[in-house]
Amino acid sequence: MTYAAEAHRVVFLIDNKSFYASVECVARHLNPLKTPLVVMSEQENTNGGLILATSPTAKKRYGLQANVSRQRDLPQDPRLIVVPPRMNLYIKRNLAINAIFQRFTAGGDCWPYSIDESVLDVTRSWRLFGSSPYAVARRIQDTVHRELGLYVTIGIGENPLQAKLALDLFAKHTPDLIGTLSYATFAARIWPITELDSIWSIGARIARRLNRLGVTSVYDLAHLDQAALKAEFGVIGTQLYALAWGIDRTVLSRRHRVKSPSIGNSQVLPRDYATQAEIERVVTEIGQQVAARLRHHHQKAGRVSLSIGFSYAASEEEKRTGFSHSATIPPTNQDAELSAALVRLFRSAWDGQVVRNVAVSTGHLSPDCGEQLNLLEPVRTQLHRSDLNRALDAIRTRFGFTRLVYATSLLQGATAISRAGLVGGHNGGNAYD
DNA sequence: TCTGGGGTCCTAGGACCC
DNA sequence: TCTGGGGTCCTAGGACCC
Repeated sequence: MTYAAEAHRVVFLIDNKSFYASVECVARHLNPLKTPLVVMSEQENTNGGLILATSPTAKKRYGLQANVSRQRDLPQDPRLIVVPPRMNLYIKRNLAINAIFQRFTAGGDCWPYSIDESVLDVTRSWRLFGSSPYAVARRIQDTVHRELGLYVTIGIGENPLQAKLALDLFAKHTPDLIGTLSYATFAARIWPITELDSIWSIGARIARRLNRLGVTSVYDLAHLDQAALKAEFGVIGTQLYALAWGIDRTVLSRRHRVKSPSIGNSQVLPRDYATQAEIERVVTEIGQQVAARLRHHHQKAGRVSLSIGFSYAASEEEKRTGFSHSATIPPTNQDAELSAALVRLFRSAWDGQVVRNVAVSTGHLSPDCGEQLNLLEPVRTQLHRSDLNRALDAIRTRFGFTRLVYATSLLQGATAISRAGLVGGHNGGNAYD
């Protein structure tokens, strides 16, 4: 194996240390590294509280590991600060952080990966800001800390994969919060790793299958017969092989096109739902929510999918945990059309099982430019429907979602009103400081 | 891991076409 | 209709990420 053909770029993968918890500390004029604080979401369906973030001190002082996710696992200690999430504030801070990153990169070289991670390709720009990539990383850390009070962790690599592994495996565990990987150091630092699922893109399932093939370390993976890997995993096998050798030919400025974009919403219900009317009420409400999001993004969906999760009792009885069905539809972003398609899907597959989880997803998206009329309804009816949805959006944008709701949302089992202020299922909080 | 939520990509089998 | 072959699209399910 030779790396002669590989591009040697300078890539940073930057993540915010305990992001939500740190933002909350700063908002309270507390030191994010020295304050024991957790962010806990307490919704009706979180079964007593879901921990979204834990500050480093809270982890250390109370021995909380990353997988502590429930309120019941928290120690009873008044010194531990427990606060509700403010998702809108975190989104705002994320935008501010990325605005800082933009200053250090050329156009198209900064790519937000999630609410608290971004990838920066500084190959073309790092020399403007310091004597070495490491020095530039320090400078970015200082800038973010000075301007926002937050601490960022940085993985440095010669491609995005190396930067990601450097971040996950090294940067998070060093005092300077910076980790580095290169083609030259990759084998020495990565091959000894035996916890395969600690490596990005390898989950518990793939780790187990690799174990069955006799792979106990990344070294083994790198030296497994490529054909065998391909036979076992298909293209994932090829990917795993590249992973084991630290190869990733992604170039950030060449924007990759998402193959199958989708827009959807889901919810775990606050209790078991047994009656058809109640379940369909929620299916309809989520359909309306997704339709509104499609309109907001100026998209129409040509495909809609409904996933239903049974209650645990029903799952055991059925020997399956639920079902998922989809249908191709004439492209739409109208409440009534989307909801009707979802209810049809539901009725075609539901057989009386008690339900706990409802998920709606839409795909085959196309730009919403103009109205495609169908031949089956009067033109006037179709135009009215579209006007109605537009008016609905305008009123809600101006006065808030709950100022105008469908009457069915007032019936038993409906969840739209109680979830109106949520962002990603958690409290949006106040967007203003 | 007895229910958080929003995404993307891959696979396998079946339908259908020429 | 006792076995053609190559290709595309559809669908449900699985896996992974933050």
